[in-house]
Formats: sequence, structure tokens, C-alpha cells
Amino acid sequence: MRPTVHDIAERAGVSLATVDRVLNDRPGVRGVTRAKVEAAIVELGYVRDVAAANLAKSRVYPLVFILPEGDNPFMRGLEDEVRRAGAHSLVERTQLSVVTVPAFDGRALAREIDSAIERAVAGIAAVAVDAPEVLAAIGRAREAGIPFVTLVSDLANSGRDHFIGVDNIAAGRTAGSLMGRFLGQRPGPVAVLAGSMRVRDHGERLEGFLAAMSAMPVSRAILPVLEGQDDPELSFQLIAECLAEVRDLAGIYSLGAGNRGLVRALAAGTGRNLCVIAHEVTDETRAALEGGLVDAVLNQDAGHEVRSAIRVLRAKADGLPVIAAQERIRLEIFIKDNLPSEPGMDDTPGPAGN
Amino acid sequence: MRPTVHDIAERAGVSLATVDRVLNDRPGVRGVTRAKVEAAIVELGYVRDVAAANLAKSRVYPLVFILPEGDNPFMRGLEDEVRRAGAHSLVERTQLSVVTVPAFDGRALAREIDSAIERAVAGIAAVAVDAPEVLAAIGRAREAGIPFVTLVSDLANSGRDHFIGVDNIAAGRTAGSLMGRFLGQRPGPVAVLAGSMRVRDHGERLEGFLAAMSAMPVSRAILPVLEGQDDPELSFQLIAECLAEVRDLAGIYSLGAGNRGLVRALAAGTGRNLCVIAHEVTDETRAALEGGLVDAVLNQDAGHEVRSAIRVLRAKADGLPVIAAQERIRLEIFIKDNLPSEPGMDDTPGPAGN
DNA sequence: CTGTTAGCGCATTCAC
DNA sequence: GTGAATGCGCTAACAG
Repeated sequence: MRPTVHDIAERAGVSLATVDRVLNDRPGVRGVTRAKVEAAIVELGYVRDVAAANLAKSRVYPLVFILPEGDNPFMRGLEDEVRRAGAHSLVERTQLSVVTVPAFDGRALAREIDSAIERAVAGIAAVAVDAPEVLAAIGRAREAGIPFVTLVSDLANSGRDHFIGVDNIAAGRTAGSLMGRFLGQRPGPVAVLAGSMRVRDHGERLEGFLAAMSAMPVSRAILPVLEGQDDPELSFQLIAECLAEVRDLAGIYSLGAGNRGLVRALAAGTGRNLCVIAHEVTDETRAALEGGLVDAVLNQDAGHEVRSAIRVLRAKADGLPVIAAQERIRLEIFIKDNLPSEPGMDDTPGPAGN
Repeated sequence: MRPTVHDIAERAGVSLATVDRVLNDRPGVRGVTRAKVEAAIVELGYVRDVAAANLAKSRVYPLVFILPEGDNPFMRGLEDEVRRAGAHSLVERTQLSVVTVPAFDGRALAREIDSAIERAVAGIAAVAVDAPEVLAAIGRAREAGIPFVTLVSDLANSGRDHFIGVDNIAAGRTAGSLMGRFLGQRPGPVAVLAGSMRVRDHGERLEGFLAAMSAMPVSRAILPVLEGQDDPELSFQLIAECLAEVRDLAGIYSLGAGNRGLVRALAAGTGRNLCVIAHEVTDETRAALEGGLVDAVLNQDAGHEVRSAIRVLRAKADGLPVIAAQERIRLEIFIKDNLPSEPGMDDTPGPAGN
């Protein structure tokens, strides 16, 4: 049997309360006493039973996810995953909530962060916007001792505890590499559709894409980036225009969330046989992949990201270490043949273990 | 606050013990009483606190992984992952052990399964071999009420509780699709290196590969399958021979674990510019991918598989449902650009949350 | 500064 | 058939 607090209390010749004090390093213990207890802990190889601890604390963990509002399908998918995780969360003493803020609005995000701090939540996960207000708000969360993770888009210098998302430069490189191979010797320029270059992850993807394309044996022109603001209508117009003007277009890389407009334009421009690579599996991209309109979709698993965020926030809240290998979000490549079946319908209701 | 056993005892006008009896449906409760309690459970929306239950039971879960022995790097990787999970497992009241048996030996596997049943373990995970003895042994595990999951290679009609691994037909299709696209118009036949066609997953991968290749616009000859028994030396010879004889060879699909021999032969046959697709990220395939000897590697994440097996076995042991979406093992596609950094060095030691 | 005591939610002997 | 009492490993009042 594993050693318990009783064993270490006995071994150190102190009471349970004292053991508990040094375990949770709370004040009110003399240095000598503390040392004795710590020695006993090491000698017995004690590891705290987190389940029992949480039971005793009967602590609940209110966690808040702050996501951009609007009809960005990936973000709505993230939101769905949070709610789905919420269904299982009672068992894990975790209380999930979602709030949405206008996209790309640093001030609004900062306000929401402060509000969460006010409510004394146990952890915050947010899609970061690159703005000074946000940086400051994250700093305040840190000061309040509230764990903070960035989701999907990072803010590395903010002091956040963890970033949960993919390496976007590598994602861009992967897209470029696939595009180059799929096109082979075929001539013609490539277009890039982005949301906005003011968003960090979009910029990084472009950077990686350009690097990989220029490393290809066949050199190929990349047209000036089209910024569709992740808006379906604007994206549609930009792509439709491009298709009309550039008759020998060979491929399109859609690195943002403007896929609905992209797909509409592709469907209209019949028989062009382009190589198209997009990001995030959504209803639109899934259908386009299955229909042959899109050749590959790069994806980050929203469900994994949400569960990872929860695990990391809870670990930080409990002062536990994080299993890095488990929390690394992979960049998934999907083609028609390895597309997983529709999500959502495959979940089992009821309480669950983990 | 969530309702507890006390609440439902009070509501039903019975004692804790009685509530417990119906919760764990044990005998010794009158029909009427049982009905009252069950009504209260439903009305209050009671869900059992598994953590507290396990604490009270002070139950530990001895789980056993039965893996093929030998120098198959993927299997050794799986074993490493089990040990790694074992380091965190104390916290989760789980006791992991690994036993190895000769590869492809149904009788040896069956014997080991029986031994595990004998020891009354709480769950068994095994790489299935397609043999009647194994089928029978899995049946005995079921009768003994011991949860059983198949790992990597399934045995669907065995009555196992769950399969943890990828869809191998889809894996083969994906390989075929990528091979076709990467080759494009380039002429020449394609070779297939397998371990043994008597293994189910290898057969399924071949099936998918052939289907995808034949669906390609450019028709292409597939050479007779080379069976390397997953043996480095034999695989090397087969591939070296093939390279020597088939001067216009366009590609190789390695669907088994003979990659060490494959890579050696590729390295020797300089400047042949083949399209090579292999399975499982190991030291060899990683290096080959980085060095340009291999174009793509299809992978199943061993760490995820092990953790999934543990979660599923525990859930089954506790009679809890499984979160299907979380337990589905994805088929990962790796090219040079999205290869994750070396695993193993990125783990944090010490106790962990999950 | 340190120790005693009473739970957290559940399972399990024992009596009745 | 049913209930009361005790303990799992830990935390948190409250005393001393």
C-alpha cells in the first residue's frame, strides 16, 4: 500500500495537521518541524492522492473559455466541444462556461478576462488577440494566481501558463510542401486566401507556406495575399475574381476561416482542376474534400484542444505538473481517405471517467 | 451541490446501506424498497461520485498489456509508453504490467491471457493474433468478467469490449491515394513490402491500398507483395533485389514493420528517386523522412493508444460508458514538415493529473 | 506554532 | 431484509 499522511505523520512524529501544512505549504510551521516532515515525505516516497484531496476539499473548479463570437465555424466547433465536455464535467468537479467576445477586439477580450478574475474562477482559456490590453489583463490574471492558457492563437510573451494549439509555421510549411508535391511539374501560380494579416496565426502560416514553396524544385509564383476577413461573402468575391483573372491558376491555399466563400467560388468555377488546401475540418471543408473540390485539409482537433485546456488548467490549479506529450496538439493532415466520420453522433451520454 | 447517497436515502426513506445495495445491484432488497430507491435516484438525478467510490473501496486496478516480443520498433514503443503511463498511474489507482509473447503465436498469447485471468487482473489489453486459441481465451476472459481490449490489430468477432487502433483499410487507402498523387503522371510499377499476409492488419492495409491505386486516373502495375516477416535482413534482401530487377520502379509501400531493412536498401540504391510510404514513426522512419528517403509515414500514436486502453479498461471495470470521440485513434499522416519533435524528452516527471 | 476532531461521498462489515 | 457504524486519504475548522 502507498504511504498516507498518517504514515508520514507518525514517521515525523507530528500530527496530521502539521503534515497537511507542509504538504500545501501553508504558514505556521517551524523550520525544523518542516524539515522533519519533508524528510519523511521523501523517505517514504509519498505521493498525494489527488482524488481524496479533492473529495475532502469538495472543491469545484469553475473554468471559463473566452472565444471570439461570429460565424467562424471552427470557433463554433470549439464552443460545441466545451459544452460537450461540460456534460461530463460534473464528475470531474469542473464547471465549464463559455463567453464570447467580438473577434479581433482586444479591449473586449481584456474586459472579459477582468470579469473572470473578478468572479474568482479557477482558470481561464482564451483565444488570444495581439493587443496591449490583453497582455495587461493576462498579467492581472497571473497576479491573482489564476491559471491562464492561450487557445489556438498564442501570445508567447504574455506570461500565460501554457499554449494549446498547433505550430502555425509548421502548418504553413506542411501546406506548402503538399501543394508543391501535388502540383508536381504542372505550371501556374498559386493564390493565398487569408483572414487578416493582423492575426498572428495567419501570419505564421503564410510565412511557413512561402518558405516551403520556395524550397520546392519547381519555382512557382505566389500571388499577393487575398484578405477576406474570414467573411464568406468577401472571400467568395476575392476568389471568384481571382479565378476569372488568372486563367492558369494552379492552386489555392486558404489559411484562414473563409472556407465557405472559397468553396462557393470553387463550385461555381467548374472544371478548373486546381490544387486546393484549406484549414480546419468543418461541414464545408468536409463536404468539399469528399466532393473533390479541396485536396487536403489541415486540422487541429477542437475536442482535444478543449480537453487539453481543461486538464492543463486543473493541473495548474492543483499545482501539478503537465504531461507534455499528452498535451501537444498535433497538426493533422486530412485527405479524402482518412477523413474521420462525422463527429457529435458518436458520443455516449452520461457520466464518464475522463 | 450534487445529490449524494444521503439525499436519496432520505428521499426514499431508507438507510444508506439499502441505497448502496440497489446502486450496486446487490441482493437483499425487496422489490418495493428497490423501486422507491430507484425512483429517488431518478428524481434527484443522482450520479455516483466515482472518485469517492474508489476511495472507499480503496480498490486498485491491475491492468496487463500483452505485446509481441522481438525487435519490432513500434511494439517496443508501445511498451515504453506503458511504462511511461505506469509512472503516472499510482495516482490513478492503476497498476500496469507488461508481458511479452512470441509474435504471431496464438497459443502463447492464449496462455498468457489465461494466466492473467488466473491472477484476477482488472483488465487485459492485447495485440490480437488471428487464431482459434485466442478467440477461446478472450471468451474465457469475458466469462470471468474481465474487460478485454484489442490493441493495434483487432479480432472483431471475439467479443472483445473495444478495439483500440486505426482503421487499417482506410490506412491502406490513404497510402494509395498519397502514392498516386505524389507520383502523378510518372510511369513505373509500385512494390509492396509487408510483414506477413497472415496478420489481419497487414491484409487490410493491402486491400485499401490496392483499391485506392486502382481508383487513380493513371493506371499502374502493382508488383506481387514481398513478405519480409517484419525481419530487417529479409526485408533488406527483398527490397534490394526488387530495386536491382525493376529498373523503372516508381514507388514502394511498406505496410508492415520491416522499415529498418527497407531504409538500408534505399540508402544503398542511390539516386533512384522513388516515392516511398511507410507505417509508424520510429527512429528509422523519422530519420528516413528527414533525409528524404521516405516521402510520407502513416502513424498511430502509441502514447494515445496506451492511455486510451487504460481509460477504456477502467471505464469498463467501473461499468462506466466510454467517450467514443476521445478514444478514436486517428490515422496520422506525417511528411517532413509536420513531424513532431522527438518524443520522450518532453515529459514532466512526478505525479500527474491525468 | 501544533494537535484534535469532524467531515467529503461512498462501501462495507456487522448487528437488528 | 434493513440499518448503524466505521473507515478510505485528505482537508479544515477549532482548540490548545
